[in-house]
Amino acid sequence: MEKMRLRFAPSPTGALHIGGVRTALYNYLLAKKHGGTFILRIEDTDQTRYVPGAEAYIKEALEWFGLLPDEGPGYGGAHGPYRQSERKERYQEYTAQLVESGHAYYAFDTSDELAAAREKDPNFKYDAGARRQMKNSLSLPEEEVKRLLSEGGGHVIRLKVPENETIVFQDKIRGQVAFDSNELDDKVLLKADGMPTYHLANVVDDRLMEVTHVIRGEEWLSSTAHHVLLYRAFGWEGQMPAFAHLPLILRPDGKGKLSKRDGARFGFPVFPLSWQGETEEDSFTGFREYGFLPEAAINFLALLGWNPGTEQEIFSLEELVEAFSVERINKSGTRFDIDKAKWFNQQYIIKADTDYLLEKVKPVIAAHGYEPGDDFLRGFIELMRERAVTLGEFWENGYFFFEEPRDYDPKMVRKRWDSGRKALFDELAGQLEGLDNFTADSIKARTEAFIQEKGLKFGEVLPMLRLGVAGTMQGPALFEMMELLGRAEVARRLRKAFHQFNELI
RNA sequence: GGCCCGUUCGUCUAGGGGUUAGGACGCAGGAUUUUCAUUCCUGAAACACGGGUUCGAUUCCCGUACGGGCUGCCA
Repeated sequence: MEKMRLRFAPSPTGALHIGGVRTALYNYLLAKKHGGTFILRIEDTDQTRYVPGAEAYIKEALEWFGLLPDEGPGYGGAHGPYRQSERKERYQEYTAQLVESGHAYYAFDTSDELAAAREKDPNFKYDAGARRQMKNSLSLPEEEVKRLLSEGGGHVIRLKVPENETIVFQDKIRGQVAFDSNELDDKVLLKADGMPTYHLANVVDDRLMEVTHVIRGEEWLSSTAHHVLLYRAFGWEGQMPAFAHLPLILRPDGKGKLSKRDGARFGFPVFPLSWQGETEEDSFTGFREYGFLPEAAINFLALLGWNPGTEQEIFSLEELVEAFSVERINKSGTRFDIDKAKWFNQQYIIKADTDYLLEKVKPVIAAHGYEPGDDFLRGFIELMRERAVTLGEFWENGYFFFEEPRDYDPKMVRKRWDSGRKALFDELAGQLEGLDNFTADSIKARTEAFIQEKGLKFGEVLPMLRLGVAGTMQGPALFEMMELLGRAEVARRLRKAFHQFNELI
């Protein structure tokens, strides 16, 4: 079998939405599983929607996830250029060929005329019937066509959809799909500005780039019949790629496909990386900045619409490549479930290699102005990893490793603190400070002995120590936390806390 | 409206003519833990509806309902 070639073909109109990342992932997985090629192609044919920085964003996102293109702008490859804006002449040549062979025609209708037609008939469709009424090279006298063409007043080229045909194609996910050609409109192939539309460009480029499989979102299913017609018109039907239309990723509340505004609406990311648009409305927090590990996000995305048929849930990228198959992609739309995504992230944080996590956590802590040594950070990570669902929570739930507690859980203090015992607790603090070795074991031993000597109960002492050191009842193993913080810091915090406790009750 | 696609616990899903319809997230309860978290155990929770086909349909077929996509000189 020929070598598999798959492409991810986003449009650089802004930040890459998470559904696009999943499409890229599935393309990548299929390509890699069969030793094929993963291509990145930038579909920048709409000059009015071009957004500077979007292409760089797309690349950065793919790289963050580890989905490196084998070919693409900046990645090399023998089928370039990989930006459609740089292939403009080709499309013009190919449409000319189509006009020549009678599969396409010039249309001179202005936007206003088209709008008027749609106004008059809400169901207006530029089909065989309308074709005869409108201004185009099929309805106008030859002279008139020549004149309009030479005047250069602007025209488009449309596909001439044949009448009374059933267009059938096989979708790898949905099976056989059929369309009646009479339902299809004469799609614009080449716009007045000389740029191709998606329909033309994707067909021409997929052929020229020798793409063998097209995995894309379900929103393209309806126009696939047009694409099939184009392959036929070009005489490429034998080399037509296999199609697989992915189920859409739906909003959490089940109303429509997930859109970029949903991130803000629901309070979680729907983009891989943060994006700074021109307005706040157009700016988003990404999975990366939200504190996701790329491996976890990939794992989550992979299972959104695909399953391995086993009960395994945790997959590395390599394992996904191994296990993936188009046959096991689902047909129905998939709700985006942030809780499941967070669970994956938590699992990855728990299992991650400490030094790997160190590199991820370091900037989070540094962002708050602290740059402790790696050994301290490693200890911190070990104590906190089971308590952080996102990287940000290393700070949010463990900030007291770096600075004094902001406050002491007042409810707990009132419940457990006995002001008459301040001297007793100060004595304990002194004993701990005087320990030969300030290790978790010895702190524990000394504390337990103290409790026994004074006839106290664990529940009367331990919560006060925890509160004194961390300010909260939620945190890692007390004695290990104390060891990591160190003798002086612990002694200082305890004395201060015991003093404050008296004022809190 | 027209065309196309879809429909198993709240969510992601497995399964498939005869099953106690399985798992995961979330939720509830419990165990472990000096706290929290982790981990473990338990529980509640689903085949959209109506017709066929069949000895038997959640599974196959047809309708209906519901959901989604497309319907641009956007992708």
